[in-house]
Amino acid sequence: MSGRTARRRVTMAEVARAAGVSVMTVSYAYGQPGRVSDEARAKVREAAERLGYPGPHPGARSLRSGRTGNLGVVLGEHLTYAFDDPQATRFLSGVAQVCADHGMALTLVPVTGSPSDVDRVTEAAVDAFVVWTTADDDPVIDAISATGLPAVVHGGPRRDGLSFVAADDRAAATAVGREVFAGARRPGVLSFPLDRARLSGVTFGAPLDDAAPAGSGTLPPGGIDPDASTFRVTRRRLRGYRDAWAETGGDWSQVRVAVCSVNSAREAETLAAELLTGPYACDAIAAMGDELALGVLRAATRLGLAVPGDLTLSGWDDSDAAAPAGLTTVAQSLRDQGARCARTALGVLAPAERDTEVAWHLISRESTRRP
Amino acid sequence: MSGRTARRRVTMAEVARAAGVSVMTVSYAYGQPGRVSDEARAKVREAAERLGYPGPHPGARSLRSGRTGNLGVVLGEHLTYAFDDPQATRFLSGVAQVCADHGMALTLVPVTGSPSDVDRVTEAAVDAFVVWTTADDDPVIDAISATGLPAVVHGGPRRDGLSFVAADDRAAATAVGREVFAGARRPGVLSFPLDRARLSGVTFGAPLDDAAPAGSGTLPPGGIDPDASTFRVTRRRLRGYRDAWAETGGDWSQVRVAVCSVNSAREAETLAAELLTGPYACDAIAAMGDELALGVLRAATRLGLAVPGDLTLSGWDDSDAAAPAGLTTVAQSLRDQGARCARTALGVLAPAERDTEVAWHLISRESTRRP
DNA sequence: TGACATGTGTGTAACGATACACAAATCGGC
DNA sequence: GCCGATTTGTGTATCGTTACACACATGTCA
Repeated sequence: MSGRTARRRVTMAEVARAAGVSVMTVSYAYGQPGRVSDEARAKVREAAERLGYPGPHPGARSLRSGRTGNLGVVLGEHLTYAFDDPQATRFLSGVAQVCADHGMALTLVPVTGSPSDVDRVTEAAVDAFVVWTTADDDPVIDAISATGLPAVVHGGPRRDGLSFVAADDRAAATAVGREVFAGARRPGVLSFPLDRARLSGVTFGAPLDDAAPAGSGTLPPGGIDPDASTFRVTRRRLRGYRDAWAETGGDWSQVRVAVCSVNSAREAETLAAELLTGPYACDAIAAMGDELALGVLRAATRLGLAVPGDLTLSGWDDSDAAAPAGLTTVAQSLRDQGARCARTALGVLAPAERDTEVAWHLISRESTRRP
Repeated sequence: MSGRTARRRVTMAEVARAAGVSVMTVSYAYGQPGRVSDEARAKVREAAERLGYPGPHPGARSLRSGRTGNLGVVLGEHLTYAFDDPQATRFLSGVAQVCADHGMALTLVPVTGSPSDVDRVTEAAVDAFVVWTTADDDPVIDAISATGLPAVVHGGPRRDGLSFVAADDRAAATAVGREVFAGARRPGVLSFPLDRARLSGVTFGAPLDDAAPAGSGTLPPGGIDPDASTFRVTRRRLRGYRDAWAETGGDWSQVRVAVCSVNSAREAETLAAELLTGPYACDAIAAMGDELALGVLRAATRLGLAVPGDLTLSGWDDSDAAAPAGLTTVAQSLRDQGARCARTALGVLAPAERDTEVAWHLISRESTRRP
């Protein structure tokens, strides 16, 4: 047997009749309990209990009042990313904390990378949006704009009308790049995806004069132009790494760049194996995430390379595994940033603080102590 | 400057007028695009774009249609638990996958442990609920029942009218208990909370005859009665451990029981230090979670105890850290269970499969190989 | 005692959409 | 050339609630 009997919903009017009060009294009893006398409230609760009234219909309430009690969260990635990626999870933990504090539910909008994501956004019954890093040309951003609801974007892109929260990724990348590239001869970068196509592979910053390998994987030939990445975070970190290498007198065309399609140690390990072998084997790698750096570490171990002896290495985000691994990294509190985004979206943060650049700091560890 | 101008919402009727079609045509153009001609749909989309119509109002839609497009998830814990606890996160990853597949949003109901949680549940605009383990006497369960919406409870409690998904925790605990207690003389258990009070501390299964310590922490004196725990999972695992120890001819009163208030390695480490010292120091500990077991491992290391030489140890859930640590554990796929719960709640799983006992298996590793 | 604030109850009029039933136009088959 | 099926468009009647304005009783203060 299946199928629950479609128990007809009890209505507020029925409760009112049973309690011997007006409909508005019932409404107030739920929505603004202080507005009615204790006596009336008790009558209402009793009648509701007796009739099995589950409380005001949320749809009707939101239609009339214009509020839903939901904060919408949109990820630039597939929805499961929320629970699969440690950084996203930390960020959302901060968002969740603020939601709980304000009695707001947290609604994760089911984006999957398909064109219908736009509809999922406009269908979302929420009072405000928080957006986790996405590409400049993601149509989801325009859909969010179109709703006219308050929205805060974390990481990028920037848009008129949407608040924006991010660290100065370029400056941070320069700082960590300086450290990892110091004394290096063959620098490498392990990058997040460049754009929504999420192509992966290994190539050089720019084409070399000699007969260097053109590039592996699905990456197009012709090198990596940092400015062409449509993910703001990726773009600015690439620029920062480029700046740091330039400070040593180096040229971007000498830098080998591996691009991951996802933020996973497994893929990083495969790409790192390529970065670490052959005539252009890197002796310094700056990775955009600790997960990626840990993949590099595994590849290095397998190849018998010592860190920092044969290879210096840096990550990003100071995840739990970074300290035990002695990994130099850029620290920023994604939990705090999530909380800040949520508060801004809910309008509890002063307007002056709306467009925010958040703090970061460099943590130097063993992995960049070149002997 | 702050304060977005409260841009009045464009209505479907206005779009209809601008497009030169009826309101119903607009409604169909959004809700059932196949129902209208390509031509009409184009006119509607154009007019909508021109007027800045963001699509049908979700509240109005749900009021009329009775559907929200949201799956509600309720945690027995504070909302942030969703992103802080690795097991909960895995479970939710499975839920999220199914939501994405069906274009449903995932709404986390903001429970915090306060009495108003009940209101949060009845206010939730969702089509169905998935509930993560909570206590038998949690009023939230009754509130969910009262909504009359489909609901699936994972782990417990069981309730008429609500679907139920869980592993046979008692059998699994017996199996792993057999392994960890084999050859032991002073067994210990590291338990999840017993009830909503979440008291923590160390005591014995039952009061000993001699002058054994009465119990530390905030636990009441008098030992731990497995049957009295209101968390189904805790209750059944305690029973299973008791059964396993009884099979060796042992008595429950000999078993030292430490109870954690949360699922964290840190607290486990503190309690384990107590279990592992003094005249009743344990030589075998069954922990209800891998996190807890890792805490025990840390405490043992600090005390200079070898595992499995001086102490055998088991965990639960086969988390990522279990294999590297050589930890014997009970494996079950929480991700699959999350997916199954979501599918059942959404009604895409055959009715016959509604009340489900999920698979588990024992993974024996180094930590229980008593020399 | 008058003036005014406060507390409590009520009726009416939306909020913005979709289910449903019906009608007109079009199509295919024989 | 006729009939039934299909496609496409429309009007009406709600869905269940809350904002708002008003009415009345009671309390407070000069």
